[in-house]
Amino acid sequence: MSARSSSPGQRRATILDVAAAAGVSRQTVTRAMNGMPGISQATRERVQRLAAELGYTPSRFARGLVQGANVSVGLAIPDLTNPYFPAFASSVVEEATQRGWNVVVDDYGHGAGSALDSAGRLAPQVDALIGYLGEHSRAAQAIMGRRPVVGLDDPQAEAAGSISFDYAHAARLGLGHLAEDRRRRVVFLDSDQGGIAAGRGHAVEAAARERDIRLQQIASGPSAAEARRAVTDLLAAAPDVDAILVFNDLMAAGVLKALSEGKRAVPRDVAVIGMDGIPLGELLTPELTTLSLDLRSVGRAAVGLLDGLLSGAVEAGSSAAALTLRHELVIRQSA
Amino acid sequence: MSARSSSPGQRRATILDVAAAAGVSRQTVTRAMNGMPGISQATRERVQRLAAELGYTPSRFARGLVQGANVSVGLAIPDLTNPYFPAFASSVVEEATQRGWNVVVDDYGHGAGSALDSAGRLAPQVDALIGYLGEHSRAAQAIMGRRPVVGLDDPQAEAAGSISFDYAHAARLGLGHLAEDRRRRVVFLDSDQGGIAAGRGHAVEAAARERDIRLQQIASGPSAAEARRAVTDLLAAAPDVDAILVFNDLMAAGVLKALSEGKRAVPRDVAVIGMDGIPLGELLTPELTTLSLDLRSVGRAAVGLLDGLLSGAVEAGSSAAALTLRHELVIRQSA
DNA sequence: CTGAAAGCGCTAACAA
DNA sequence: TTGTTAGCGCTTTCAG
Repeated sequence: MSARSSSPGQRRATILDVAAAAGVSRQTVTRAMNGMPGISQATRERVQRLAAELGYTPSRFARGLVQGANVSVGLAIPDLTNPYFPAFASSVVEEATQRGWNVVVDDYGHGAGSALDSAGRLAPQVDALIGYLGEHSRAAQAIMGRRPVVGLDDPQAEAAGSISFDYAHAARLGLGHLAEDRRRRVVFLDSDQGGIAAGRGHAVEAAARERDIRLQQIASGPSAAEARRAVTDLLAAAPDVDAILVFNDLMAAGVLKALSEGKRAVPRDVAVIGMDGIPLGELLTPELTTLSLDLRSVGRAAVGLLDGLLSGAVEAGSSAAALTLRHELVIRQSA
Repeated sequence: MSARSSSPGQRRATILDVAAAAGVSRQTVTRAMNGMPGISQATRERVQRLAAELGYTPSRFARGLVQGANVSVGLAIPDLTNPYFPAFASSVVEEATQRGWNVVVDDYGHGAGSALDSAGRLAPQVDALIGYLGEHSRAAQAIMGRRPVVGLDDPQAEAAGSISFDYAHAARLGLGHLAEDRRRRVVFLDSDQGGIAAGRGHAVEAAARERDIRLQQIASGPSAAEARRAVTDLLAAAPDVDAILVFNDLMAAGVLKALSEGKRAVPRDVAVIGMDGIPLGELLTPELTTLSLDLRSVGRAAVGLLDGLLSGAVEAGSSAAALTLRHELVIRQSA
């Protein structure tokens, strides 16, 4: 019942335990474990064997303390369950891995609070932060202090770096396509998660005005199921709708479901355009026409920007640290 | 041009810098930064303000070294781009977050090597490892030493803990359903990524023999596009196929595409059953009948098992550390 | 309410 | 080829 035995795994072996067992100095253990030169093969093997037997693993804290290196970046994401985010995360992880950085992922969906909670959890663990922080990007930067934060989809750019999307351009692309197709009764299905990207709605509205398109805006929760329900209701209230532009591809999948359920042929009766360009779109029936972002390039941009910020090549808050990416229209079957 | 000024961000501020600036001891700074008692409000605020000005952030290494706490788990995943894995990762992250652990994600797809490389990258950073390690689970455990590894979908269970799936059960469920439906000419579309889960193929074969079902096995790469191509070829070579059981849901999505392209009605002409139970299945047309795993419970099982291993409640390698989960048949439209 | 001392486990630099 | 010394930045005693 001593303090020592209360921990199930006993005290972790330290370099000193190994050194003692092998009858060498701790320095020799370091050399053996890290494949450093200046040690005989026999000693090296003996030390390594002993280390394995004792279950010795160098403490990452002690090593980090003395070596300083090892960048670890936090990735704050609203919902790994919407395929957009893993697609993005995947490219961030890939880019980070190439640089020898490691990525700590935090998902603030599923009742894990807000982006701010996420930043709070990550802050003590990481040297930098990338994330969909929405309106919290400023607060997140405050929590992180001097460590760089790259906020995505945050037009205000209140963090060290930001990646924004040119929704005005996307909206023009989408509505332009619908106009050419003589669609007269267009609906924009927005996400009701407000703040995070009200930008889309405004941009679509402006583009509609430019083109003199009659536009109705509705909103639903950001899932396929919720979008489906919203469109089912819409169809009852406004049977003459002939085009729906959707906040994102996942919701567009739900829209397609509602339409087929409501016996509307797509694109003949109703055209549908999504937004994101995730691979899911190609698997749907009909295949989804969408305003596509190259997700890999978004990840690359975010990590690249962070790299610049970290190395000092890019100044925090400068215009070089505020990137804007554009969607492109990928025409498939639904519009 | 001194060594000091060569680093773009200057030397990071330490607790001593703040203490000096505030004219207090480092202890007082610690108390101020960590909201500890025994310090006047005025001092606390002054210290915090100075800390912010200096851009001081406590070193996670120094803190970790002295506090010891803070579990961080590595998550090794083959491909964040297949929706199965994010769904799983999402629940792992959620469960871990609830315990105050943080998770470092490594994706070994996209040319980032094998599961073993992934384990190697993660090992120095984490206290435990969860992953789809396939045949490498033993080697990964060796790299991790005494730190627990939970391997998924690895029937050999050569790590401290393992989560396996009862493919025999799944296969019986799937083929049983097809048999009741009088399907006579069944194909199993396997993944050609061999090792990682040859278990599925064997199980399906055995179940077919039990039921005297004529079974053909084919294989393709593990993507929707590759599955699609494989089935297009299959249709040409064997036009009388009336049921396809597929390695996973993503590939099943490709199968559905190939079938509609080949003018086969699903399920009338050909029944399709997927495997995984990812949300994608519900978005397809027709909606995918599938052998579903409750992904959230898989994540919960993995993290729970790890928790037991870490706390000593579960002994590494014991039978309590080898969990087996079962699929259930979710009947939607495709079969 | 504040400070001084000790030490977490490791590696870099320097000796032997 | 090996060992000794010093110190990374922080928090936990224990004293004032």
